[in-house]
Amino acid sequence: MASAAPDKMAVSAPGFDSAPVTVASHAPQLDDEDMSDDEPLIRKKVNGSGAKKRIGGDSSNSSDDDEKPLSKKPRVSNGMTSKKRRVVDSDSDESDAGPSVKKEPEPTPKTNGTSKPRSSTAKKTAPPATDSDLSEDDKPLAKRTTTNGNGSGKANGNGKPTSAAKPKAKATKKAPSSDEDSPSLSEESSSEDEKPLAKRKPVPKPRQSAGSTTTTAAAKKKVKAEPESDDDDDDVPLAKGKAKAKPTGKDKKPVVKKEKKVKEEEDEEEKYKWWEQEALGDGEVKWTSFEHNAVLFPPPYIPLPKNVKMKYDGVPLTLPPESEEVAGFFGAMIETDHAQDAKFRENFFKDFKTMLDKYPPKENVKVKSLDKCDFKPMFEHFEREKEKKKAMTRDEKKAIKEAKDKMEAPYLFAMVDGRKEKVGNFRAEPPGLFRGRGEHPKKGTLKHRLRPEDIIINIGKDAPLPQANIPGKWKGVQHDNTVTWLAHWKENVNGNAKYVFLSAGSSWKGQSDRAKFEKARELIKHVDKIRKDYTEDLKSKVMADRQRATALYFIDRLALRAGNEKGEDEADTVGCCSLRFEHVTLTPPNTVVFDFLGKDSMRFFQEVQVDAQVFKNIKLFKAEPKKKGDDLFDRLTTTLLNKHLNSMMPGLTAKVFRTYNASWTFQKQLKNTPKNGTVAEKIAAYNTANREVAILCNHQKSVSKNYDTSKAKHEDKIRALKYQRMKLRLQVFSLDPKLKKKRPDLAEDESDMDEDFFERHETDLLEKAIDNAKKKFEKENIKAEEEGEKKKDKKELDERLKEIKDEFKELRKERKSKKVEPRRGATEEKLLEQITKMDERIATAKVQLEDRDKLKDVALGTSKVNYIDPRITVAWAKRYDVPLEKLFSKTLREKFPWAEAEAEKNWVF
DNA sequence: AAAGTAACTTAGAACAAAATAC
DNA sequence: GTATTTTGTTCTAAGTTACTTT
Repeated sequence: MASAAPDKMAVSAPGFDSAPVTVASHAPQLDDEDMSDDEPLIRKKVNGSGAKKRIGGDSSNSSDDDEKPLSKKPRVSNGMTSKKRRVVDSDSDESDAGPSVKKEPEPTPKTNGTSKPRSSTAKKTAPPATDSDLSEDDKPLAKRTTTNGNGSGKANGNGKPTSAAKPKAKATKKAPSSDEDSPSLSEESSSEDEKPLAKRKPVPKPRQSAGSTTTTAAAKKKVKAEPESDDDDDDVPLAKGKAKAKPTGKDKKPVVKKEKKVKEEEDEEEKYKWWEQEALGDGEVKWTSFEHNAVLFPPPYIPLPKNVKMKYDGVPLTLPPESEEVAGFFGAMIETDHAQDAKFRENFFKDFKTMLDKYPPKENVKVKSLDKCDFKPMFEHFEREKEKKKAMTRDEKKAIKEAKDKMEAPYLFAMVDGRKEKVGNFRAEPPGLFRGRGEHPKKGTLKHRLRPEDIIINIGKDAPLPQANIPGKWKGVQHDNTVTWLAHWKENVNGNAKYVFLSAGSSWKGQSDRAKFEKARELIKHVDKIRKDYTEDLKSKVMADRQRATALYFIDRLALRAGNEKGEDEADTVGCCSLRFEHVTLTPPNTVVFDFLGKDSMRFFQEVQVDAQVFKNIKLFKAEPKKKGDDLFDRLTTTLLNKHLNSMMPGLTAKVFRTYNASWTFQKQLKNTPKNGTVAEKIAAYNTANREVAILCNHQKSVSKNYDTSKAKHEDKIRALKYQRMKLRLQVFSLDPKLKKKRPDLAEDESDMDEDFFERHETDLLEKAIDNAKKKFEKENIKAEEEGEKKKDKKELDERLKEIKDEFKELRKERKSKKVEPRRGATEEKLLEQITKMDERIATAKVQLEDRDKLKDVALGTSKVNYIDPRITVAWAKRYDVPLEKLFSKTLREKFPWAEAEAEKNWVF
């Protein structure tokens, strides 16, 4: 049982403190100078040079591009394809703009258009590594400049540029040792604290019912289900196959539970501190008693009011509920990009027609073309409903909420060995149209409504069998205590399994999450050797080893994912091992350009300087017989790679590198925290570090649709401040002309201002002033009336307005003459002070604008939730005295209670 | 070995709520 | 206040990995 991991504790971070350099080698690299760069210039666009682009574009390079027939699974081409992802390069600014062309048509990373033969047959074509190339030196380590664009696949049909391809290059450089200062880490302590102190040793807390452990692990492999007698029982073949024996130590449980429950109820506290216990291993027994209510099904479909009908070719159709519901799925989406997408429409329509055949409209109309379908009436109805809902009174809303909470209450928690644990996704997924990401071949397909007959539940043998909230019997009931899911089903669109698990804050999830980070820390101890080995293997005479080494190099330096093979029925995305010929381009002397779609069809686009040997290897891997569509690493699979990794360190797999590099980088970046800054400044430093990690992991988000507008608005706001500053400045000069000489800095005109803006701004101000005056006047009148006084004459208002207008005329005049009369009460001193204040405001606004820009397409959340060891954050917060709640939202704190408990301020990853 | 199964982690979009701007 | 923007949460798709079956 559990005992498993003795070692996991104490990891020391080699070289961390000392770090200087070593670091360099550890982290993925940030080139020289670290931080800093954030500055204005942000992205150093390295690539402007044009080199990059060659990607798909000029086929020239590849000589042959025709598809390669041979590949093994000739992915059928779906003709279209090309459409998508346009990367428009929004503002040209980005790099690419440069030379020739931006990526206009589509950068199409994926050559996909046509078919992509991703074949495995292709594998094997490669020649053995001839030694030819081995050079000896390896040198510089890669320095990467990255570019990266996002152009993610989201391309909405409409030509909106959703995203431009923008390289966000970041280059951080690091000064050699500089780290010294690291504030922190108190030196030494570190070593020790490595182990999070206390805790680490599991204080064997009486795990309650002991049962668990006691239960023999024997059960180990599945316990299978037996037909629960109660109600139905036919539980299908229960879990298919496996018959397991079950150990369950059940007996005692009931008792325990009861007591526990009571306690719990009283004071919520008493939270179970699982991290103080011994961790449990993989296929081991996870529970002894397990109670829950499985899933909550959505309410049945409620037909639309009779007057709401879709039209076909102008004719309203009366649809039976079954087909009406499907029509409604699409109807609700007509304003989204999905509804414009050809593939989505095609798939939807196919399923819709099938539905109509079975449940035809009363009108006896044959629906043959989606273009003739008009879902607008449905759409509008939904919109009205939304409005109605919004307009409900507070009480109505509250009543609804209460009803909902009541309905959900039984599903919120599960009892695990007597402990109350929060369930994650207990809702059965509602029917709808499948929204696959990127060019998913199945997008738009109808996802069926689930029934109990679709669901298999996993629950304690002695637990009461849950009764579904809609009629029906479970597909199966099993009692496998080696797994943690509550329920699962197979989804009809892709045939994928879906599971209901406990929430992220549960002990099961917490334990494995912590184990994940411990494993990543374990890697610290082995990474030097691993790097040395793969660097050596880059020159191996064995092709398979050479490829593996090269892949590992990318995984380590670029944080690529493993990259399993994918099927025909999925979007064509790749990871390291599945990179194909066309995803990597070489630019001598040592630059490699990556351009491919990764998980979720997010574009990975980077120019990287690599070791000479790596460059040579890629050239070799792309050599002759190989062509577009072939695997770059034809002798490598994720299985092989992971097997090798596992031999270097137990439990090591490709994904561990991402975790390790992300956390390591984060910790390192945090050293830039200003020791004496304000809390806001520290948080900014924290976010900057977070951002570096997000960029490393290529975590992107789509740029919000109103980003441009919003940005322009902010820019105007800054200009408005500058306008005020100008007025102040000119006033001082009127007071003291000599200042012009004395303060040349004040003599300069504000940047970024032009006549156009002045006009606009002044007009704006005028309008606002008029508006305010009117409002004020009205208000005063109302008040006067209330107090029985006489209303003021309209004339008064007119006069006031006139005054305002005159003032503005004055403004204009001042602007033309560049002379501003000091306003009453103005003194040189006061004005100068105001200018200083204004400068600050302007600077702040600018920084804010830049920050926003830097984050517009970067998603920080993913790395925070999944990759960065939360203990780094906790320790940092303690060290810099920043309240943790400013860094972790409520759910994150619930997810990481263990980190809060075990990381002291000197804790290091 | 390749294909398929199972279980669990990671991911961005969509939606909801809270914070700010107006 | 109300509208808008930002932040946080939910949802479920899309990965990884180990294991099993063919």
